[in-house]
Amino acid sequence: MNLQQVSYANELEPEPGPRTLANPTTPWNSRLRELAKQRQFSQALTLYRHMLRSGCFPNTFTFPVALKSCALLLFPLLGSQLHAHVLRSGCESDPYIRTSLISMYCKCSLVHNARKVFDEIGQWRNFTICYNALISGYTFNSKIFDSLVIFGRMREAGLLVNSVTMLSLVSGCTLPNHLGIGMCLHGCCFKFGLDSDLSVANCLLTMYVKCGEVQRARELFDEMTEKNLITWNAMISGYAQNGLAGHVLELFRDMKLSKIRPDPVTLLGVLSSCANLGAQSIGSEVERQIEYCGFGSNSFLTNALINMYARCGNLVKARAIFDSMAEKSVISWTAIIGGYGIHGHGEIALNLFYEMIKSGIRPDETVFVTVLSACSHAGLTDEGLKYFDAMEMNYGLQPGPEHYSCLVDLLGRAGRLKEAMNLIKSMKVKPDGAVWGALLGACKIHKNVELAELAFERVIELEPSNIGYYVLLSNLYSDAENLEGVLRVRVMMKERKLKKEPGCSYVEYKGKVHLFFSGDRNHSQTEEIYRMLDELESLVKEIHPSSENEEILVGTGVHSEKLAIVFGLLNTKPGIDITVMKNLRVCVDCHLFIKLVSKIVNRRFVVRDATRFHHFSDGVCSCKDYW
DNA sequence: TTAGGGTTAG
Repeated sequence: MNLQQVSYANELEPEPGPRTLANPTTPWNSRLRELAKQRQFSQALTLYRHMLRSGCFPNTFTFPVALKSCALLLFPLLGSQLHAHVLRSGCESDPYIRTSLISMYCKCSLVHNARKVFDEIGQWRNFTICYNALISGYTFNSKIFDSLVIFGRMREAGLLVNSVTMLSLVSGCTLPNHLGIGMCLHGCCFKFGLDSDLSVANCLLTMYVKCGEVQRARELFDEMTEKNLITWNAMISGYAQNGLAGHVLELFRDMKLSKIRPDPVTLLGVLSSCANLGAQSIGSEVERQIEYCGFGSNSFLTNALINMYARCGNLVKARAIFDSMAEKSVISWTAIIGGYGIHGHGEIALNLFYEMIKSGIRPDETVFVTVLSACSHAGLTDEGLKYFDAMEMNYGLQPGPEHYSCLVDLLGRAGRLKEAMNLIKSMKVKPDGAVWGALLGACKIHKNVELAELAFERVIELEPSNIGYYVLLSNLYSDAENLEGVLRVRVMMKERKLKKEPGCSYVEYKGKVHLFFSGDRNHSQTEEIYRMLDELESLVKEIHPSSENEEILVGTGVHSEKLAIVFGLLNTKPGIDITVMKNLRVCVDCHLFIKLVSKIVNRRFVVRDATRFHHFSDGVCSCKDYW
């Protein structure tokens, strides 16, 4: 219970007052409804208090608004008092008030009280709205099975099932293991003829997205003859949350063609995809659209813009937007700290964290993940350990597996494998795939086959289809010239039907994306590119004889990042930075190649891979942790 | 009683 609620509760204690005929209820009720419509719920409750004090008696039109205000402000104590007022007023037999009471108790997580109200309904229980309120309440409290039981009773009683019933049920299927229930409910919607109801169809679409079935969601989306803004948003954010950024941009284009105007929710999904793809030109277009539509003050969008610019390599712009924000939330700080972190500016990231604390913002678990990863990218091992300890000691935050995986990564990269292993053993929470994966990555860097085998065994128990770990171990065996090991991993991959996602690199040039795969010969400048690459490779080999046995599982083709780098060299003037995006991680071989080329041709390269930015110039890379 | 949302390593 919060302080505000205590003050309300105390002030409500002696009410309701004596009923006077001189003070009619209707004008009070109209004002109450108006406030609720404007979502000014605390003001509505204040008005309710004044109403009682002035001797006006609440009626069946008063309680639903007051109860809804308590539900949305999470004031259970006040809600219980209102329940008492309802009983005193003799309105308890009104099914709408019963419904409001059930909903209020459920929103305040007092499901038992809600159930009591429901069970006491007696002669009034044959109302669909009461069943709907309880079903929705169970769903709200993640009790999908209880919802289904009530739904069953409702069917037995022969009550009318309407779209709200289905919305309340379907919205409870939010996890992949709910897919079966979700599909049955889809069948029910069809049976009751409710699947053509737009809100139900939108809810089903969201259910498929949340259960990880994006393809099914898309099929439903395509089948829908009527679509509204919510339909488009559900599909766009569904793709965005599942990392299908390319699909998001495609769908956004279709949406514009269908003349539906985007709202802030749409633009958020689009911006997060621009951030993932490094599509700065589309991101800037969205920024102009935000201004044009008057969404400039939406802090969700501003935070997304900071993230987008930082991830597209434009830290200056990201910082300018951050600095211009009047109110910076912990999320704004996380976005900018993370931005500096992925660019390898660990010290700036830590200074920003310090500034955040100074400005009175309480850090949360997420900001610590970005701080620890910033330390990791910048090779600031001891600082990272310090912040990890501070998390619990100074701020009372329990580290989760995501913090441990950062720390294992940090220690592992510094070669402190034993400490990393001991840290995992000391964990209070169960280590997840990322924790063992970080250890496996560290073993690869420091060529520790024995520990790698242990980490691999654990990690594939937890994430059997994550191809990256198989490649990592296979490459480690290959480094150690353990061909039997390489073969064993290959057989495992074949048995489990795992195929590596093809690596690709791309460059945005003159408004067009130039995409390259490994060994690609489809680009119009292929001849020139390969000729120049040959020349560069001979120059590089003169300075540094590089190893060629990386990524053996991919084959021996020319890596995509090399093609993209050379494309940039051929098409841009000296003095201009060449920016390349890669979907996976840059391999060691290419990392070295680009480093040396930057010295030979005296150019600066910026490469963004799956985890961070690499800034190459004069034979050096900005990241301190690349092996 | 009712569907869509920002920050997170590898």
